[in-house]
Amino acid sequence: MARRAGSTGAETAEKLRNAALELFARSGYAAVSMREIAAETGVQAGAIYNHFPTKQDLLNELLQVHMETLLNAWSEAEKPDLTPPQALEHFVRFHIRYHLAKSREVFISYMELRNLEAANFSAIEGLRRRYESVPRAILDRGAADGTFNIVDPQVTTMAIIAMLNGMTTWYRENGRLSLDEIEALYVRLVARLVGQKKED
Amino acid sequence: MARRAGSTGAETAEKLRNAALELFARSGYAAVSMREIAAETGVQAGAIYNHFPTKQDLLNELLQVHMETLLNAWSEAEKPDLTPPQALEHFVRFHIRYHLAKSREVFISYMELRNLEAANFSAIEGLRRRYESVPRAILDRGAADGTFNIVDPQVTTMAIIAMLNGMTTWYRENGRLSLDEIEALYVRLVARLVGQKKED
Amino acid sequence: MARRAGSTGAETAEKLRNAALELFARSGYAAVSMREIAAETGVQAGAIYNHFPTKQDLLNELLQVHMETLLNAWSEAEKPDLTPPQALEHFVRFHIRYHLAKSREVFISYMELRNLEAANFSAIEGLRRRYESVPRAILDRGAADGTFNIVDPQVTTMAIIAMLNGMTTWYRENGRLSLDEIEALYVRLVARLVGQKKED
Amino acid sequence: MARRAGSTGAETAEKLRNAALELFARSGYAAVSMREIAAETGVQAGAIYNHFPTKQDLLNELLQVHMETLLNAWSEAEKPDLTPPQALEHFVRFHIRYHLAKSREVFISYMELRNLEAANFSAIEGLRRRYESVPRAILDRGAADGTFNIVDPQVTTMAIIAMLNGMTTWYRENGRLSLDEIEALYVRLVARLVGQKKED
DNA sequence: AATGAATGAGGGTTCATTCAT
DNA sequence: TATGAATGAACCCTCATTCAT
Repeated sequence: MARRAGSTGAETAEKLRNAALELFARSGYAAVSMREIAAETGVQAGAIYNHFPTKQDLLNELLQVHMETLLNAWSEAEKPDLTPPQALEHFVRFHIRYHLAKSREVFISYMELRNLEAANFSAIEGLRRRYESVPRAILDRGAADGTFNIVDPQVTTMAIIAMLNGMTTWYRENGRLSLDEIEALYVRLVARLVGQKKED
Repeated sequence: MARRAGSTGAETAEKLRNAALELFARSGYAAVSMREIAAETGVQAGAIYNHFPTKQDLLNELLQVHMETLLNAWSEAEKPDLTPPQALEHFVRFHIRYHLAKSREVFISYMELRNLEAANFSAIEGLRRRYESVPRAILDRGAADGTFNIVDPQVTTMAIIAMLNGMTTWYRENGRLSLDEIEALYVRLVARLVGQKKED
Repeated sequence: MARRAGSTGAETAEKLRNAALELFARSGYAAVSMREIAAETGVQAGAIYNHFPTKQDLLNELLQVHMETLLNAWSEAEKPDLTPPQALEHFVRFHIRYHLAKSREVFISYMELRNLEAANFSAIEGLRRRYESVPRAILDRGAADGTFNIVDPQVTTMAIIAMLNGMTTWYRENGRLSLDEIEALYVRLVARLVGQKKED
Repeated sequence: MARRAGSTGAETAEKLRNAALELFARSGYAAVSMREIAAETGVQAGAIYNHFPTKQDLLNELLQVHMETLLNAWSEAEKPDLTPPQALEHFVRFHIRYHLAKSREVFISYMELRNLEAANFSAIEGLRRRYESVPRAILDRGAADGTFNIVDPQVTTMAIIAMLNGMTTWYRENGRLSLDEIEALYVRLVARLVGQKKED
């Protein structure tokens, strides 16, 4: 049979992306078969190839789009006139909210990097470094104007990001702490890491 | 052909464990075949089953042994009479040294958890929680005696562990910082996270 | 999108025939996909089915048309009043020129016979036998009037055709011998095969 | 299940070679699936890969072994002291007998050449040229000593081989002519092609 | 007459696992 | 304890063909 009435290519591609995202996040890229993705989407496995040339391309597109969306979101959220402490708080809140909203994308963007072919890997790595340069720049500004007392800017940047990302592994929607409370906690922890003079 | 002269069962099992560890860390459990593990070890795939009942058991044993070894290593390293700041520094140094020495084990113990069957998963989770209770207890002691000013003990514990583990993703043997310098840096960062009164 | 301006059905069908001919000759019927034929032609695979009901029909039409064109060409080229030696020379020259001009058609008409369904196969076989009856009739005439000394008319007929067709496997446009020289050589070889009294 | 009692690797490989030979000859390499070959042999498709790394290797081995066996067979059959006419007759009889006995190998060695990967193709081509140099050398000897009157040695060589091979397409075990009669006929036809002085 | 999306079958190949030897 | 041959299922992907648009 051919195309079912009422379905369009863009719709199917989006359903496939969603199914792949969910399944890759749950079971891992290597453990998910094209048939599973197809079954989740209600099409035959072969039909996936009308939308994505290979399984690798499907993964790559998910990661690529995620990283670009993240960078675009920050571009829009960024407020250039904030003081370093304000900017850092702004970044922490942005990062937490964004990463919890896109927890599956974030998860696979860390877990499945090694399953990317070399060229795709490099591209994602480049985008990731661009994102990591955001907090780094804030730290450098705060170090320069004396509002921060930084132990080592590179290590501190990585420490902040690792600490923030760690939250995605234990956060539960109806856990002990609300999202607002978590944000507030991490804002304070990050302020401590950078040796911020006054905690406010 | 039968057993080659000079090889014993225990030796082969150990070579298999090493090969699996290396390959799982590099490519991921699901992406590694029994044939690859065998080839790395110089035996046929079928021979693996003389030492491990299934691929799952091979993964499970690696993780189980890793967690138990970690806990045993801490039992030996632990010094019960230290003050909370001293204890925390001791723990941080232990954790960094141990995790860098066993970076592949640590890596798969985070990455491959989801590939464990339910029962195996629970066992590992239990061991992990026991290990995480170590820093948590130190934090609680320091909070109780006023040497720490903790934001939220649970979140801070997770933050510390996430921060420390993050290092394994960027540490390189001949990088900018020596292991000693890294330890010292993380000791200071952790001291800040727990609101330690005097830094050292 | 619909039909592109400037293309008609007949044009597309002809482009498809050409692409299929080229690809079948190069890679073989079974190894060529409808998508490849379509791609070579600049249309989608589905569009082929507006012109040919199935892949089998596409092959069959190529072979059918080839055999009919060959027979028609001979009908026009035939000169009924020649003596057997003249007629044989005429046939050899016709055969060589025609088969080199249509080398791809000739090639697949031998190679892909087995990929024809039974009914199609029989039809082609019948046409081929009609063509093979042409030299056979000349041989019989020459045997009857004593200008040829034939070893075995059936075997000699097949030998002549096999010998002539063999040339298509090694002929190169800019090889050692020109087409005229090759023709002349084969005329002499065939004359020998039929025991022609005087060579020319 | 594992190996069936009483079966050895060499046996299975031989059965696979036979099945592949038969199926490739009947339907063509591209049209035959590994599953068909396996079914014919009574094993699972996957088991083929214990004996041949790829389908291409299976084809290549068949052709390679065929050409080498052919050359070896000629090495043993060759009689260096014959006069050119005797040597040519000896070669024709050898060629016909060998090619009818191995008609499937011969058939695929012509039909499936284009399905060989470049390196494999070159190897087979080299062996084929070595075989074709056998009649060529006889022709040259006969031309030198005046027992043959050759039109063009290269073209005549190819003509002889094409003529002889053509027989495999129409020969039937219980046809009009016995193998001995066919041999005798072709000996005479070849003698004519080389312009042999006396036909006997 | 063409597109693009779909089907259902099947392609070559690899998998974890088993077992006679 | 190891080999090598086997199974049966599954892998990613391509196939000829169909059909709503």
